[in-house]
Amino acid sequence: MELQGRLVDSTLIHLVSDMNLLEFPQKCTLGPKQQVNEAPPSPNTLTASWRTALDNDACSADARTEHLVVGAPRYYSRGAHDHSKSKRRRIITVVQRQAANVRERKRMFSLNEAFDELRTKVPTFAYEKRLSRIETLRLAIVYISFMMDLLENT
DNA sequence: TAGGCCATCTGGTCCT
DNA sequence: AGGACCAGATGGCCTA
Repeated sequence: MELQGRLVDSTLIHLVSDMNLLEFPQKCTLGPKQQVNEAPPSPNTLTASWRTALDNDACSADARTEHLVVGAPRYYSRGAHDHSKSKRRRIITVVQRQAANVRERKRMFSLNEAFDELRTKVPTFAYEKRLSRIETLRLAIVYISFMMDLLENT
């Protein structure tokens, strides 16, 4: 059991190493990392500032888009430059557009939370910089395939 | 400085 | 009608 565990560990190291060399050669043939993950730019910290904004209402969350903040209810029209293509045009107000933006930010935030959770599940070297989203997905695919092979051969 | 990555905005489409 | 999902566009940040 312990032997198998060590075997898996060493194989995993090779797996991660191979992944880094094969899938991301541009990142691993460049010598020592400049940043050694001392303060990895965790998405949680990156998004912490605007997480609070998410919890607030749409107006404060959209404070960045000053050009949209108006008093009178202006309207967005869909396909304003190409009326012929849109079958059904939905006219939305500035307030509705801002609310949609807030929902979209929340949706992307939950997506990134899922990516963060996935990052904790895939094996990486401790000193390695934070995986990007595409790297996380590709490594997860390889990792799952590896584990399935392992199950079949034991 | 170019390229990669990411956050955000936006409009289209689908679904309830 | 409105929310969820998606993809394209854009701009900022970081690294080689």
